[in-house]
Amino acid sequence: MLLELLDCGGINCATCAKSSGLLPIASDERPSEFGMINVRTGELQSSTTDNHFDSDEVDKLKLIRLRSSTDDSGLGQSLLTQYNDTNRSHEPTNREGVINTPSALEMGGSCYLLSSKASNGATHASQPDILKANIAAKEFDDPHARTDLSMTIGVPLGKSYPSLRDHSTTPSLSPQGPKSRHVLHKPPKPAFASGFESNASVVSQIRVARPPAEGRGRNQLLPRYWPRITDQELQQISGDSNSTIVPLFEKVLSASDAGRIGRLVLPKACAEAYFPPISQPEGLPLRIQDVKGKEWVFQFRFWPNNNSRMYVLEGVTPCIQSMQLQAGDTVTFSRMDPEAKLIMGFRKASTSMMQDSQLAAVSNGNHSSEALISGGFENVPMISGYSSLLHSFKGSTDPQLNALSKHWSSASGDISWQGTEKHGLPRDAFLLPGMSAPERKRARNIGSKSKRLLIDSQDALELKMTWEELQDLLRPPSVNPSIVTVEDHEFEEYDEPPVFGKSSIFILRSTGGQEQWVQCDSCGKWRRLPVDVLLPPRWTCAENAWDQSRRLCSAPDGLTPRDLENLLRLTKEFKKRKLATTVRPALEHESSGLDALANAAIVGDDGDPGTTSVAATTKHPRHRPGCSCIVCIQPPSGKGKHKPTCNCNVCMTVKRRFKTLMMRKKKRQSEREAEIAQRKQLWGSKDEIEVDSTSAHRSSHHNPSENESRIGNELESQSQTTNSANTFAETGKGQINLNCQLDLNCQPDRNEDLKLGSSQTSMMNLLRVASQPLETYLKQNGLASLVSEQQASPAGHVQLQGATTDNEGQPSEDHCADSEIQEMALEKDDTDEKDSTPDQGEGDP
DNA sequence: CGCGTGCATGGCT
DNA sequence: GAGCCATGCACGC
Repeated sequence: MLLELLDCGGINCATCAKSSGLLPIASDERPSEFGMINVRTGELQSSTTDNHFDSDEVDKLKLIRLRSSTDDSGLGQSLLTQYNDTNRSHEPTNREGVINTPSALEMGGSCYLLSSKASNGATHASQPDILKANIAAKEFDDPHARTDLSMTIGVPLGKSYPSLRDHSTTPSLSPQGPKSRHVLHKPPKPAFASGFESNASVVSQIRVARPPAEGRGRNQLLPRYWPRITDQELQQISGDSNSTIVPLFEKVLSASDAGRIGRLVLPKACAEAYFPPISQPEGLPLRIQDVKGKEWVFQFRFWPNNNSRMYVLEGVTPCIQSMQLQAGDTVTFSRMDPEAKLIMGFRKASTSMMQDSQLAAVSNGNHSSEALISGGFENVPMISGYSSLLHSFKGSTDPQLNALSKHWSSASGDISWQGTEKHGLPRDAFLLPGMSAPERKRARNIGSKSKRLLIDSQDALELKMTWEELQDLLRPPSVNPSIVTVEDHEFEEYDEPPVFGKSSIFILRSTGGQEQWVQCDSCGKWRRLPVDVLLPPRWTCAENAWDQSRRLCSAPDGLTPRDLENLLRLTKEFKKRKLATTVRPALEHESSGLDALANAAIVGDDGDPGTTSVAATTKHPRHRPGCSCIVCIQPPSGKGKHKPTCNCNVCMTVKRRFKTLMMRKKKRQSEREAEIAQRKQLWGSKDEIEVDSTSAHRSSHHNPSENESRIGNELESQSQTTNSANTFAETGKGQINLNCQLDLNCQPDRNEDLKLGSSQTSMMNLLRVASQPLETYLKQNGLASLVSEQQASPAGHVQLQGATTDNEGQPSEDHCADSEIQEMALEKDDTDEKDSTPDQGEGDP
């Protein structure tokens, strides 16, 4: 059905939207993208004109989330209600702020709304498009026929998305600058408004929840299970095939579904409507084909449950893994007629920056299992989270995807909903003898519609991490900010909103070389770029100015599927570990999988610790050229040695701290001596020279005799390359932990440790140590590398030899570990996947 | 102890 | 209030 845009002359501005009942609506997946819906009629509309909003208006934009598509009222009413509610409360849903991120959107629900309370004359649309939509107005008359609308228009996210809150002093996270500096954004100027350009992909990106195909109990299916297929998909799916794809239902994966148990709970009504009837709890093996043509067999069964049934698909883990799905992602079930073959598609939640495929169709190709799981992505364009399916299909040279379209019979929403009545089809088409499948674990909670879905602290942290990751993607406006200081916090205030850059992967080679890998938004292939390249939100091979041979999408992928798999996996592992590190801050002593990774990276493939330095990392991905933090100013690994006379920042810092330490000790020593002398005067001298350095504020478990013995073994213990480092870190006493001292990544608490440790050290020993030249001390303590051979290592990560397994949570290493992990990912193949996988490393003591 | 299975429970619609 | 379903959990291997 064609919906004509109402001619109100101003429907594209929210002012008019209010008066005309039109609301701009943004997609759940494409928050920046913009459309309109007529809340009175439910008609879906949009415009392709620029300057929908003027600056003042934009400033008042709020993000509003629709409750869900399951409102009891029709969508129009729902929208209207939400709109009114929103007008009463100006609290933006997105409290985080400056930019509404996919994360935030993911947390909510299915449909988002942008509205505005602008009251001035906004620039109106000139001539709106007429959209094709698969919505019949009459559906809104039917309370059971609600349509979950979301519209996407191909607008680059960062370009168009407004500041969602007032430009108050509330800081946002900043990827750059000092910690106390925050980024603010002034009200978007017309530069923003002009971002509302839309394009020809308007039509095909409308995502519509469609009433399900015929089936038993179709009317009872909750709308949230209705398959949502974008009009874009439908339009793109042209086909001369005899096959017809009939979307059946879809389900957002719960943590349980995506978890290790491998059981996907099926909505009862859907299972009974579209899957073969089963009478025994054991059920039947069900053959389901995925989007890449791979056939899976799941056990379709049920459990008796309160006089009812609970249907599940068992053994879905491999499939879910292969699709890289997790909780919050959506799986779709369709039927290919006339074969009556069950098809399982998926739609990723939008936060998956790494790869966000959105495929709902299937090919008839036959991929091997291995190709699917490990190498399957070689041939499947990985559609960036912000690139459209349209683009992906258009740009794809993949015969698989082309094949996909053949099976879709509908264009412009004319899908055959009536389709073939399933029950008239041979159900055996799905059936197969059962088979088992291995599992891997993965589970993550998602946003909350219920208590169970509330993110716990872990997940909140993960969300936080996601936010932090997002910061990496923020591209500051080109114009220099004005700096405003508010309560000792510096804020960078920009006239323009930031934009999202495209995510990429940074890799550190054992040779010291750093690379950045980015995925083409068009073909999905990975290209290598210099590390300092800032990526725009969308990037294609054509923009590859650094490698002429790979400026075309037809050029082979720069990453082998294996590389990619390793990278993605290890990146995820790293993320997990980073999270764990955050949860268990600096007091973590056991050697973790991260240690194993780091150590493996340290050792390098050839096992020569020298070639790949301890801290082969210099500039971590978060930092950009020009960053002057301690990490980034370190000399690159392997570049030159630090001479004793070196005056570089790192060496100076080391020396300065050492001197400070020694001065402090000497001062204490003199104080002690004075005190001792005083005591002798008072009580006649009975005290020994050996002084308990304990003072009121010192560790209560200090034991002088123990100290002595420890000190006696100090050099020996420090030169060990075993887990004594753990003890070393744990006790923090009896030894001067230069590891802390030398870790220049500015961990104040480590300095505290240092004080504590040193204060508990025998005075004699202190005297002895303090009297030594720095170089002597370092050498005696196994730190000769710092003086002479170090040098392959940036001092920020110089570690005691015996401390290479000392993790301590090491937030300071996180940045580096990232690269190290990724380095490993690429070099793992070279080592023939020996034993350094994170999982294996995790269990290592 | 870890894992898979078969429910059982209880929050939510 | 009934039913759904996400998840917990006991039990057995």
